[in-house]
Amino acid sequence: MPTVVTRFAPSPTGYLHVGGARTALFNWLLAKHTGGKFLLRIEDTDLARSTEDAVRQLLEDLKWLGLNWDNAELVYQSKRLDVYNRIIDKMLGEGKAYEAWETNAELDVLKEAATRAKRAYRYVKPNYTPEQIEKYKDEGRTPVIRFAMPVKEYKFRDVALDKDVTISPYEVQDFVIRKTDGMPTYHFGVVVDDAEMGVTHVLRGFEHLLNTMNHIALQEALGYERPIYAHVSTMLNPENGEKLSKRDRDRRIRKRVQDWMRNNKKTAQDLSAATGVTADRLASWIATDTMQLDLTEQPKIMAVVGLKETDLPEIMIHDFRKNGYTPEVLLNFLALQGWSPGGDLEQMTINEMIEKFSIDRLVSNNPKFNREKLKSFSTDWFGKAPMDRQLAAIKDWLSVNPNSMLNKASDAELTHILKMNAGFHVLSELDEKNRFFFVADEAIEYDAKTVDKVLKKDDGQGLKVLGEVRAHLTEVADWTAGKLEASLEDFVRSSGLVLGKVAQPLRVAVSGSSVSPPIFETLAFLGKDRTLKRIDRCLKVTA
RNA sequence: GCCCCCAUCGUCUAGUGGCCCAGGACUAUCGGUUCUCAGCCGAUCAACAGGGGUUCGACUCCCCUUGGGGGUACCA
Repeated sequence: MPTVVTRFAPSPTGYLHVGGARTALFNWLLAKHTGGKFLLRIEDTDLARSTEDAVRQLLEDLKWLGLNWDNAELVYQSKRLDVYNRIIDKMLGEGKAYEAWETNAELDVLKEAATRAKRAYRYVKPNYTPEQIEKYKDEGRTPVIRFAMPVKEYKFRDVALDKDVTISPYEVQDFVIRKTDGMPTYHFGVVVDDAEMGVTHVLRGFEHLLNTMNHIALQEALGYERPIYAHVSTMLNPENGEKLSKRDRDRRIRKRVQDWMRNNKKTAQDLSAATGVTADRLASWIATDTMQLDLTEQPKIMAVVGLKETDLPEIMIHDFRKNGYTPEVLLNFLALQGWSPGGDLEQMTINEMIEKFSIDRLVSNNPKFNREKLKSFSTDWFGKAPMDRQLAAIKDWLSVNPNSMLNKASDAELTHILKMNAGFHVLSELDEKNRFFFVADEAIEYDAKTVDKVLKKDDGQGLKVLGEVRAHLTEVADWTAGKLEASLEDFVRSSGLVLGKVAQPLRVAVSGSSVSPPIFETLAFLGKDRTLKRIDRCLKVTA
């Protein structure tokens, strides 16, 4: 049996999308499972959208996921124009392709006419007279090259769907293979490059199902072998049942903005004043579902309406990384979106996934992306992962979250944080819950509601306890979690209180809020001096 | 409009004609553990879209209806 060769062929438009990552994963798993090769090719034929920066971001995400590719030299389609042109010239000579002179505007008119007549539009090759062609040239037109696609029924076996897919001759049309800017179209580049790279299996998104007809027609015309095709399901947004899209993040913000305006009787002008984004731009953004703000505008608006980064749905792999997921968790979860190993097995290591993967267990249903379950996988994973792996994970997280207070922590402190917060879901949660350790003692902000509830209620019962326990704590010589626990239990016994009545005032005093890691560990981590300092300041500030 | 694909608990899925009055996971609900938030432990709720066939027997095979998704570019 020949070696399996798969590939991932994204077009570089920025950070990697989850959908793309899943496609890459399936191709990678198939290659690993069979001992084959997984190749990476950059489809940068859309000059308007492809940038070097986008390629950089794409590779960064792929590397972060650990989906390493086997071709030492990356294949860029934009660098292979001579290859494509040689083949196109030959096709032209053999009458398998031809020049077409219509402008986009002219084609649009034809399409509209077809729509009005309730017919499907289909390109028909015009019979240009020599005079017409002369005229077009004089106008400065450049022709596209179209493939003269033989009119017949096309059929291929889809191994994911496990059925034959066909199109009738009626749907065949001469599609463009070279654009006026001289670049090949997607269809042409894919077919030529897959053949030249020896790709044996094409696993790609379902939206390519009909494209495959064009591709097999081209393969026949060019004498290429046909690879095995598998089209995988589309991951859906659980909120609207549509394809997961970058726009979903804007939608979440937009909804919040609308609520904010309604509840606070605010207008786009108010928001403009608060953010510096022009009112016109905001107004049209609020009114249109499809419009997207740019990455500098988003945070400003989110700050005003009270949204955090972690409130937005993650769409790009980079979003998941920034919110504190690990590649292991993400890959495991992604594999289950459109594939199942069978039986009750869900949580797997990468190696288990490689071992179990097979095309015929691909699921054809379109899954709705369930972030709750992903989060639960993450919790479980951190509960089992070795500490050195967790430490590496949090350091990676900090590298993409330079503003986090936890950047001040040493490796030993990070390890300590990881341990005393056992049971956390994702790394970003650690930042929220532990940042107070790294804030200056005199900068702790006390949440008013919490102070009322824990310290001032019942005639300042909490404050009274805080004063007493402070005195008790000065006596503790060996400031460790164990000794603190013993000492505080001692205090609880002698004062006739329950631990909660002591722990909560302490917690508020040192953290400013009613949430922190376990109290003994928290105090131990903080150290005696800083603990007492914070208690004193709390007594003073809140009294 | 036309073409294609899909259809089991709210969600992801197991199930390849009798093993299924349908199993697991997430969520939800209830209880337990606990110094907070989590977590953890135990229990409970919850599905074969509808209608026709085929068969001794259909969640499983076929057809129709309905519902959902996708495609219909000089974007990939």
